[in-house]
Amino acid sequence: MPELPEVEAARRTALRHLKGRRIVAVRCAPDPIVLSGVSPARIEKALRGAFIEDAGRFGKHLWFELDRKPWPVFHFGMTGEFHFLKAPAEHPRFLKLELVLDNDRRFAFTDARRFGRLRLAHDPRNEPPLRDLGHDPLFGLPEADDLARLLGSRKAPIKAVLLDQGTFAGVGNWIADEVLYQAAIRPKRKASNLSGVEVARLRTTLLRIIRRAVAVNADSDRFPASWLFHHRWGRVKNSRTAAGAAIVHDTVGGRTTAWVPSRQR
DNA sequence: CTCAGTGTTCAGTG
DNA sequence: TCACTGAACACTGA
Repeated sequence: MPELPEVEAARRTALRHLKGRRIVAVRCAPDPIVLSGVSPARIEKALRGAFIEDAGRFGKHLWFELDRKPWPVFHFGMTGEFHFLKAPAEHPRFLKLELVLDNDRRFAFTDARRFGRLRLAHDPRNEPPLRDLGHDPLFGLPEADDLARLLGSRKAPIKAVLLDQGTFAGVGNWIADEVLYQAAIRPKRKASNLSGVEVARLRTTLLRIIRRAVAVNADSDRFPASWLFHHRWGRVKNSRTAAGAAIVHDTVGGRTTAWVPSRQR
């Protein structure tokens, strides 16, 4: 559930189910990894009885805005998920947090692989780790010449810079590959070596992909058929794009990278 | 049994 | 001090 569009979709769904509701009961798993530095008791105390007024997001982080502080801040890691339960008997696996609402519905946050995090914050956007994030493309990017200046000082591969949350908050592995594919840029190119034209293309492509993915609520079945997304998974040998171009899998920026040499020269 | 994996952090290096 | 790299983290599912 993890990159910007998926997290934004989770925020919108959470708002639909939770906005205006009061939390009448809280159950919190004693997981010292996902609950980094916060005791279940503190989370339960913070949430029980509070009204959920709004939900915010920046990058891959998501928080609920209550009628009192502190607020819960979620990060989905690799496998974090929100669930909105109806049947009282439903007990999802890997449960980290469960809220019972004043309409008898329940909300759950689960995380199988435990790379997700649940924190408490008084001002999420202005304290770590959110404070240290770079540009969230859904809130806008610097103009092309400013972005070119920003990238001009980065000697890492452009794929690694796209994944750097301190530069582009919310971009993850599939989005980075999709952007470089559509902008026709080789993932291993040094960021500082990109031309002004290439940076401008990267910028508009990133904005377009993020907006489109968010517009379809991160439902990948509704991503355009031309996207690399549909063919990039699994390090499958001899995989090809919809147009028949060969897809290659490499490691760039420490991550599996799918790219199309015939297009990204 | 082995290994990849929609992510972040931290130690080591230059 | 900073940018960068690669390993580590934890666990499921193929």
